[in-house]
Amino acid sequence: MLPHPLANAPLAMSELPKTFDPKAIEERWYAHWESRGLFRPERPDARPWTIVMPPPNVTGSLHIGHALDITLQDVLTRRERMLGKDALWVVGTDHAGIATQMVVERQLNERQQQRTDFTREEFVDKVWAWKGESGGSITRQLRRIGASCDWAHERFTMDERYQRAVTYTFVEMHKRGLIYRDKRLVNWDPKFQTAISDLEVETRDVQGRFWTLSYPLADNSGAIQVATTRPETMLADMAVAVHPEDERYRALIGKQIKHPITGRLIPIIADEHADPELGSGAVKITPGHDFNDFEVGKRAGIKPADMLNMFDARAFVVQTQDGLIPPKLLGLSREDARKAVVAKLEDEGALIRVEDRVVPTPFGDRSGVTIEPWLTDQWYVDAARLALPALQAVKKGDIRIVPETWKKTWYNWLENIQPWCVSRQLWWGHRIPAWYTEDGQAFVAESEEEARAQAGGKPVHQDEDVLDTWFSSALWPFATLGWPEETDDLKRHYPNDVLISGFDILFFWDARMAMQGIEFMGEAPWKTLYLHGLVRDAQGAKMSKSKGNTVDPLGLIDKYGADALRFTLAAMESQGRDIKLDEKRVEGYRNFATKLWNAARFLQMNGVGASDSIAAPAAELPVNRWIIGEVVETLAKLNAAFDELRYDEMADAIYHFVWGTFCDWYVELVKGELSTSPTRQGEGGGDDETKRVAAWAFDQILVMLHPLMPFITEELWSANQRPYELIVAQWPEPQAQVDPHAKAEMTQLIGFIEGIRSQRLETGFKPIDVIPISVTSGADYQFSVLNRYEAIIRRMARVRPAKITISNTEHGSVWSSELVDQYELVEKPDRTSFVTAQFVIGDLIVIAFTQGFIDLDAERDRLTKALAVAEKEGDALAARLANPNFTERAKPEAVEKARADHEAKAAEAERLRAALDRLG
RNA sequence: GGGCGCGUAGCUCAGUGGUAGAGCACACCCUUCACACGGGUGGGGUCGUAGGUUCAAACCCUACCGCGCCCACCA
Repeated sequence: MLPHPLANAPLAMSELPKTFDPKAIEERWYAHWESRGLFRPERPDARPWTIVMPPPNVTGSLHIGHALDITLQDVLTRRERMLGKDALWVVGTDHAGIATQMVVERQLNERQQQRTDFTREEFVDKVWAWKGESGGSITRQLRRIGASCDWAHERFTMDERYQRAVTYTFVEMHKRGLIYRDKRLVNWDPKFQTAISDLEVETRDVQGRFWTLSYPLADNSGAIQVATTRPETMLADMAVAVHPEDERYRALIGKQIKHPITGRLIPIIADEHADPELGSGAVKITPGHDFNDFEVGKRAGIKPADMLNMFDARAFVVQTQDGLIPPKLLGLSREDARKAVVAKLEDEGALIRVEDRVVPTPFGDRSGVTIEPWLTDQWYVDAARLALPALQAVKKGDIRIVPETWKKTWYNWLENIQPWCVSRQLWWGHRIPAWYTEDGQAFVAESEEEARAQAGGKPVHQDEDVLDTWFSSALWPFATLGWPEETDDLKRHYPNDVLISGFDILFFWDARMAMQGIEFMGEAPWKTLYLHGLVRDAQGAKMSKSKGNTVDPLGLIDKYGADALRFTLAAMESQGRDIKLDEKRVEGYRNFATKLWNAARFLQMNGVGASDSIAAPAAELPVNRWIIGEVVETLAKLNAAFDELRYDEMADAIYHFVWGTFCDWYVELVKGELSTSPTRQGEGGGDDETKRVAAWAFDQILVMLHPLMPFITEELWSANQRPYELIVAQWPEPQAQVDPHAKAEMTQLIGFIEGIRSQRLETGFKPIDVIPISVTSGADYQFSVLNRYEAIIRRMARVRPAKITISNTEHGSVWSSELVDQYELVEKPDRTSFVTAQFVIGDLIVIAFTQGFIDLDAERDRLTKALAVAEKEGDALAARLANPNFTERAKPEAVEKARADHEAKAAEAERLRAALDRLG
């Protein structure tokens, strides 16, 4: 479908400034696109295409990782839009529970205030106020890199409508038995004083110690040694475990220990958790403060409600239920308690040994403090039940994961998934829709009225907790489309086509989206899941604020332009690898943008305007037929790269076409055609055709490059009168093919020019001189190519045809040159008096006339080296062809190619030998 | 302990069965009328090591060495 024309678009043809200034155009074009609704033009009949942006933290700011993520998404979105689809890119922000609450609390702290100085409502109001103040900065920054998302339908995970979806989800999952309340150990963050999920815990190795303690038997018949890395938790010990098979302790099972500090009587129990190989083989059991011990305790028949707890929410020591902790230890921090306990044990002679040991220690990923296993009531999602369909979706191919290596990780995590703790003891977030009666009975409902009704009219109060942020963002692919209502958008745009995210949120977000999406929508949220790596600094180190090695994408945009940054990120995005960002690359692609800019200027100066057709224009001249074919090939590469989500190949294809083919060769080759000299004009047709083709080819470049470099391409597009903006132009469909004859002709011409350039430089000719040459071998068609492009060859290779003339002197015959208009086959000169340079270029032997400065030895040397190379390659091929195993077993194409290559090499060697021969 | 990945030109990385590539950097030359953020030319790699499979291996297999990441309760 054709894009809609814009009657009042300010797109008059204008002369391009001499230098390209990204700053001058980026803001202007973004505002233009956005204000005219071009990010999502009305296309009711078009095929839908959908992607959702991972919602950034509403109070966050754009970092280089976002820049990568956004670029990759925008590249796809822009192309799909150009393909005529109803391309929807959902944008919005995340309330980001802990992160946002942290920011606001920190601000309060700066003013000597605390969250708890306020009521919950007051505090939440403050967060909303902060969101209002700073929430726009991330979205402004998204605009700076050119994200063409649908701002008209921007979402926020705490929007009223979104909140309803979250509440509905929770209630519905509870009904389906997918959510339940349970008392068990959670990962407790003593800094934020909230539970967190397994995923939010980072285990790091810490240099710690290993204490061996002596626990006396209650009957004074001896003692048993236990070892621990956390001596302070002994205050809540409830047992000592030994392995049931361990002969050393078999007799002790069932006996009692008199705990050295609390005097608590605890049993020696048998449990396979105790590893006879480790330490003494006996281990102290603290069910309330250790995940293993919790399980051991349960196996020993201790109910979670009866497990001793010795910490408060800040992880300071409090009295256990049995009141046996000595008062002196109460109120101590974990660290102080450890010191006090160890000192006390030492005093009592109960400390046997202390060793250094590396201890894997859990830390909160945001708070950075040590996580404390703590016994609390929390809400859990039965993730295992949700995981199975998500696992299947990938196995069956409903979801295609790119790159594929992540499939295993996906399976592995989902197969071993643990219950997901979704309640958080925070104020900022989606309040859990559960109400309690006075006796603690819970009622889950969408409103207080409903809950009260369920409770038989008894007074109820709502759960104080909020939900894990990821619980709500898991609904993003459908809740943003109006779900749970059956909206048109939902019907059209779910499932989404593709999701692009960093692999760092594969479990946090992607997997949970898949689980929730399948549970509530009946099918996976996206057809393709593309995972990209992290952006690292030029040394490969992870970027972090504390290291100070972060690269500010906005700074790079200021310096080099958004297009250059986008192109860099795309070019460096090869599947499955992290990106080491080097500013030099950005600079290089800024140069590329400038190159394009100047090509446009050149065309403009030569009267090449806009093309009026999407299909390639009819062309007679081989150079034009050739460039059309090159566009066709580039487009094919580009389309293939898009299909395979190979961003590096997209960038590579367009970069080399623009610079290496279009600018370096096509523009140079047609300079003569485009010039307005009367002789050329007189030949009729050529000028107009070349202008048409040049205009068309350049337009194709602008279209093909637009997804990667939207700003400069739109600006250059608008340099000519256009019926619509480039952003809504049609993706190329040249309706043309590669012309093999034109391609062969241009390949020959280019090869000849390169051959001359290279060898004349090696031989020592001055770059400026136009050298007379004669050609002494070659086929007729090659001469016709040389003659057809004589003017071009003269301009680009700085040689011109000459004829050998022979004059006899008393010292023998001497060769000299006489300028002629046409190349023609000349007789091979006699060796005796040959003093000119010889260039062997493929089939051709070219004699370059000099004023006698040729250093014969150097020339002999040069040709000998070239001969050695040709012979070596020829011999290698000959050896292979002589091997019957190769000719019989290899693929016929391979044999054929080897044969042809061998012939060419042998012929080249032959010519070099002849040339050498003439040097004597 | 399990899983994944990486080791190719000075640097950053493509290539994944048929004679080693790109960008940057480097060297030399060029004030050629689009562009010095440019043009031209060139040097540079026994593709981590050792075996194996194959007519043929940087590419497939095995082991090893080095590096990185993820998951996992070893007190």
